[in-house]
Amino acid sequence: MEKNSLEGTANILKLMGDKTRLSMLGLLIKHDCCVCEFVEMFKMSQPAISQHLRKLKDAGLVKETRKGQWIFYSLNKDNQYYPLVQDVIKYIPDQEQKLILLQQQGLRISCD
Amino acid sequence: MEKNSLEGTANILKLMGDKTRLSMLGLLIKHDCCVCEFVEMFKMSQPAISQHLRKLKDAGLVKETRKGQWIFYSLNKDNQYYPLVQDVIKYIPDQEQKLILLQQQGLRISCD
DNA sequence: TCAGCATATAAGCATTTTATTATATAAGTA
DNA sequence: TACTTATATAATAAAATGCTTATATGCTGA
Repeated sequence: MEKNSLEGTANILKLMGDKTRLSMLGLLIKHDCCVCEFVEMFKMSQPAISQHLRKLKDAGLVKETRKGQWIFYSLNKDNQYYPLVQDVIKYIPDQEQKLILLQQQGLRISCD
Repeated sequence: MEKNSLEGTANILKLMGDKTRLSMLGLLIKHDCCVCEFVEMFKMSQPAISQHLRKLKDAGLVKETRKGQWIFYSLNKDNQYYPLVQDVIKYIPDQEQKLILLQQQGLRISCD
């Protein structure tokens, strides 16, 4: 088991200790998502979503990739805390339902 | 894998997302501890320690047992989030060193 | 019963967190 | 070029957090 520092781990747990961010991670472990999809799924303002993503990015948990006018977020599997994140996500309900719902509404952004 | 609710899990993660409480859990997974031991180990005021323990107790993560004038805290293994806690603690450094140090100072409370 | 130790609780305060609104930037398109 | 859409950032306000100090409670032992 790869050990991380106590303080570093606490910071990651605090980040994950918010239901919006935790759900985001649960989604991203399945599929990349863009900001507007999160806005739709969480029924939350665009700046609020943007700020949650910023925190995840500052911690190195996620990466962003621009695709045209959209910016897609994905999990950063190279982060030292990725195994912890993976492990924790096993304990939450599958978040994919949110994406399926989005698709049914025709609001899923496909990046082709 | 036993799934817990998203919100419940987020709350537990937020609780663990503080380095004092995370370390407490890392200690308690090894040994029961009383309040004055935590005060000594964390070099923190007694009320501050008491308040952290209260949060852990309110969440059902720990239990208390009075032994004479001392109150000993222990992990509540019956809590639905205990498996998550166990799993997360695998990622932090062993906290037992703090207890060994305490013992060397002759400040360990033995409950006989 | 009183004094002392261990612990909890309450109140106050500073800091942090998370949302909102307003505005800026960047890409796509007519 | 100008307009629209997607996103980020800044400023701010409200709420939550975590400490401090002061005080209360509950054992223990003289």
